[in-house]
Amino acid sequence: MLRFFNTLSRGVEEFHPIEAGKVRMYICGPTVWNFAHIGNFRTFVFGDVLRRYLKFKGYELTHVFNLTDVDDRIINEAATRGISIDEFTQPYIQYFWEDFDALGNERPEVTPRATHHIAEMIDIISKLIENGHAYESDGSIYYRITAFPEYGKLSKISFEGNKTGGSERIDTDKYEKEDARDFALWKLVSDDEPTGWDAPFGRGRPGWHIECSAMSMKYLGETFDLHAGGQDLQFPHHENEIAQSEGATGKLFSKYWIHSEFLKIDDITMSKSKGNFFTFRDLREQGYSALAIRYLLLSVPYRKQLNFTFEGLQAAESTVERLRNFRSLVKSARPTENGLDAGSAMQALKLFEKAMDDDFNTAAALAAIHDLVREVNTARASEGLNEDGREVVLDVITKFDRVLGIFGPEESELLDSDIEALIEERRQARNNREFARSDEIRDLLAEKGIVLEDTKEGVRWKRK
RNA sequence: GGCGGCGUAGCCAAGUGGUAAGGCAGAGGUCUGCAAAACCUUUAUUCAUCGGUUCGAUUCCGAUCGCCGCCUCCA
Repeated sequence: MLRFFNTLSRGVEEFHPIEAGKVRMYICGPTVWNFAHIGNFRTFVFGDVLRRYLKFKGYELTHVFNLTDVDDRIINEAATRGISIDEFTQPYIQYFWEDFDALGNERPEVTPRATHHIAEMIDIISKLIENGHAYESDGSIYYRITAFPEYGKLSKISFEGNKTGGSERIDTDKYEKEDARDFALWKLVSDDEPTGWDAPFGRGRPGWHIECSAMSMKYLGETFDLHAGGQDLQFPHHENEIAQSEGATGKLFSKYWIHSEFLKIDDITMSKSKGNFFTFRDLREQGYSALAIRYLLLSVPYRKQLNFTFEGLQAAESTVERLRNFRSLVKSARPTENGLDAGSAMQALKLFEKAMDDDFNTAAALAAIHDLVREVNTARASEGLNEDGREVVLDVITKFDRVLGIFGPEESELLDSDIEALIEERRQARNNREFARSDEIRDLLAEKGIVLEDTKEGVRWKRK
């Protein structure tokens, strides 16, 4: 039984989708104004594992993952460069999907862009104006928070208490808002500004939060099962999404809310505004593998902050290599009569599922995999694996990886014929104890990126 | 000021009221013509500190110290 922490209730709950066997889920995607950094990708990789695990559990899934391709930064940058916002965001959208794919993420069913859903946003805003949840002021439209008594139910932020601290930046004189907490749904734009859309209530551009209400409800319905995103979005973004959506429909917006914690670097939150970030590309250029990056991001459960270090990334690199070796070694293992049977693998799969069922405990799930690896390796060195055992181990690895995606693609089973010939020639040279020739061939292959390993069961090779 | 989280071996990290998973690194070993690789074994009487509850606490309660986050654009 899958259980996880629901931000709405601040407790771990059993997961029961609204419609049995089907899950409708929305995850907030990136704002495409720059390269996404690995902090962003922590959330997206977790979202991918969430997606894959729901499928693993047998749910039929509709997963919507949006791209925010309009906001102040984008508008300003595009204006500075004298290009349209589409021209500005287009390359970043492409880079984003390249990185997203390279990290082994599955593409969600629906990946809508905000600028393609302006009409839907205008619809919701019109409804909110009609039913008194929104009002016009100075040409812009604002959400009326006093009209939504449940405001704050997600973030549990109390507006009764005195909010001194940093909140004085809400400049109540600057906007003609009824209440300092009210937020913009539609911002008035003058005719000479390049980015704007016509609406019944005037030319303008959408506020930040309305896009997610529009895109989620369009593809998932007014009420859906699960909404996820980075924990920083909890307030105000998700709180406002609830206010807008439930204010417009009068129905529950999302039944469950999941928030993933931040990634830190040297114990400080990694963020664009702080300038202390690495993009996926930065790390790839330094020679780290996508698999290791993915492993590192999953090695800490999603609700705990993850402190990024290169030491940790290097450790992940070693671990992933061990896992890949393991799969390859099991594949090439010759079954034995009295070898290890399928029991260990079945047990490992159970433990894996138990860990994932427990609020997506990826750390514990990985431990289940490592336990199996050691057990099977030990058996391999002595009594071996029997036919059934070997098959089930391979099958279980495939199941693990359907969820986590950390084993990566398999080494090609087929060698180029000339490489194959060289390996055979070296084998014969070694049999004849012509070690000079055999070493020569080994070096030759090494130059081509083929690493040979002499094992009990013959020559094993892999690409470097 | 309000709200929330965290502190487990050199590093990352799971976990439970009944006596510490797993990974990396280190050390030892197996295998090998050599090597590389691979694989195995091993590494916390102890879970920030101090009290309390309990037969028993790392796990519950309180206090203290330290770190982080949100309340403001950010995954």
